[in-house]
This record gives sequence, C-alpha cells and structure tokens, in this order.
Amino acid sequence: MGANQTETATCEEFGGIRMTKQRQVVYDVLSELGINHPTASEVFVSAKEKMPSISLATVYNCLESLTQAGAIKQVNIDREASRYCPNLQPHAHFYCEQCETVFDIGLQNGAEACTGWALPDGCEVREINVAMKGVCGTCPQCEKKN
Amino acid sequence: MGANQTETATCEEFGGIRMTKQRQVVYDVLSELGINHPTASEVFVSAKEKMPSISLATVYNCLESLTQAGAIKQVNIDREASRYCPNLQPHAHFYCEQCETVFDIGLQNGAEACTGWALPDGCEVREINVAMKGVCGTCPQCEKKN
DNA sequence: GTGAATGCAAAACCTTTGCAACTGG
DNA sequence: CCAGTTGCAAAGGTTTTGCATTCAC
Repeated sequence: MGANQTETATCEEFGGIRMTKQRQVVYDVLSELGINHPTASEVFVSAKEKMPSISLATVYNCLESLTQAGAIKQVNIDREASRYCPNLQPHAHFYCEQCETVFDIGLQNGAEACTGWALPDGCEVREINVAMKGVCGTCPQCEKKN
Repeated sequence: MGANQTETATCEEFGGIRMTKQRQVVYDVLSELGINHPTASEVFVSAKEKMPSISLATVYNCLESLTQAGAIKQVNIDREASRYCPNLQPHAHFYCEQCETVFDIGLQNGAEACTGWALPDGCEVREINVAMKGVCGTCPQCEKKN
C-alpha cells in the first residue's frame, strides 16, 4: 500500500452509471488491491472494513456493473472464482502454480492480443481472454525449486 | 457424422490410464461430436444412448481423467459450463455471439500460442488458454444482420 | 486379487435472484 | 420524486464428494 492513492472517480470514468457509495467503495478497494487480482469474496472482506453494512450480493452487483461500464475487467482462469482487475490496457494473465498469484502480461511492441492466430475472413473479435499457467521463475518458491 | 469414425483407442493413447467402458464411451462421444465442443451434460446425453447405465458423475470423472491424461482438452469460456474438445493441436476458441457456437482457431505459420506477449525472463508457460468472443461473419445469423 | 472406477445422492461452491426498503441525481 | 440500487436470504447451475459395489488389469 502507499503506491496507489484512492482517487475519487467521476461518473464519466464509470461509463455514466449511478455512482453509489457501495460502487465507489468496491472500486476503491480494487484500485488498492490492484495487482492482486482479488476475487469477489476478497473484495467483500476489504470493502466491509470501509463499509461494514455492505453485503456480498452487492459486491457482486457492483463488480458486474463496473465491468459492464468498462471501468474494470473480469478475469477468469479455469473454473476458479472470477477475479477482478482495474487494468484496462489489453493484457493477458499469468497464474504461477508455485506462488499461486496472478499477474498481468503486457503486449510486445506492435503486437495485438490476437497476433499469431489465423482468424477466418469476416470474423470480428469483440473480446479476447488470454490466461496462462506455469511458473513465474521469480517468486521465492520458484527460486527455491529451480 | 460420417467424417469421424469411432476408433477404438489403445491405452497408450490415453496416457496409460485404465481404459474402462465408460471412459471409452465418453471418448467416442467426444470424437463424434467433435467440433461441437459439447458440455459435460451434452456428453452425458449422448453417452447415455450408448450406455444407459452411465451416470453424470462418471461422465465428469471420465472427462477429468481424459483431460489429465492429455487425451482431450477442457475449454472454458467465461463462467459458462466447461466444454470439451478432442483437438490436441494448439488452438484458440472463438465463441460467436450470434450463432452461439464455439469453433477452433488455428495458429498462423510460425506463430506460437503466446506470440505477441511480453513474458518476463524466467517465466515458463505450461498451459495457455485463449478464448475470443465476437461474431463469426459466416453463420446465417451473421449474414442476415450484416 | 486388489486398487481404482462406478453410480447414486447429497453437498459444495460461486453466483444470481426476488422483494421490500432505501437513495442518488 | 422515482428508477435504479441495496441487503438479506433463498435458489440456481455446475462440479465434487462419500461410500458401497463393481471392474480392469
């Protein structure tokens, strides 16, 4: 903590959706947890510290509306609980099987998310989801075992 | 039907796992349904025609062991029910929002599944899952609406 | 023969929903 | 003011599990 200050976002940044206290709290929590890619339950725990009355269903609702509004992204890896991410740049997700963390992988210069794939003519990609699994090679667990 | 004959696979093709009648039926069904990327329930329906006594839990078990053994692949798109696929080549999946079908996207010549992504040094990818959503442009629904 | 797989039903898990009360613009 | 949102609890769909029985090797 410390790196990412809670910024009070304007309605416009949230696709014009009604900005309730709960949505603001959920967004703030996600910005603070940032790169940890928390699940809805994890967001719920942190949100409850700021607003004890918030319910889990509301956290799900808020995450859903913020995702719809394009303010955050939903991350699905296998059938695990969905994770959420405030990074709006095109990026992939990498799950390290040693340290069990998820981190973002950016694009190489000039590349696009679907670079390398032989898309048929006329096919229009509206959304792409890239999830990798393996070992990150830099976490304490990976260093120990290599 | 017609294109893909049910071939009785040997144990070796299944990573050496014990080849029960149920596993064989599940594998056969998946080979026949092939490009339809059926869900476990859909496999269950077809498997029951060949072996009425088979249970849904067993279908899940079989799909799991065949996946572990490397004989088939599990396909996850969003949080929808998992689909399964007998294509072992590296490929992505495309879900058409118009015709609601899933089809395979192959790699361009010379490309790899993680081409274009800026992987950190030391990072080793063991598995990659690429799911796209959009419109395929060739299904009757897409042609109508374009 | 024996460890592994099956079938059944019940449980687990994540997520959504129905509805009365509330609230942001 | 009032459509949209909340909180609660209950239901939903998918997948897993416990256990006695059966089977493949």
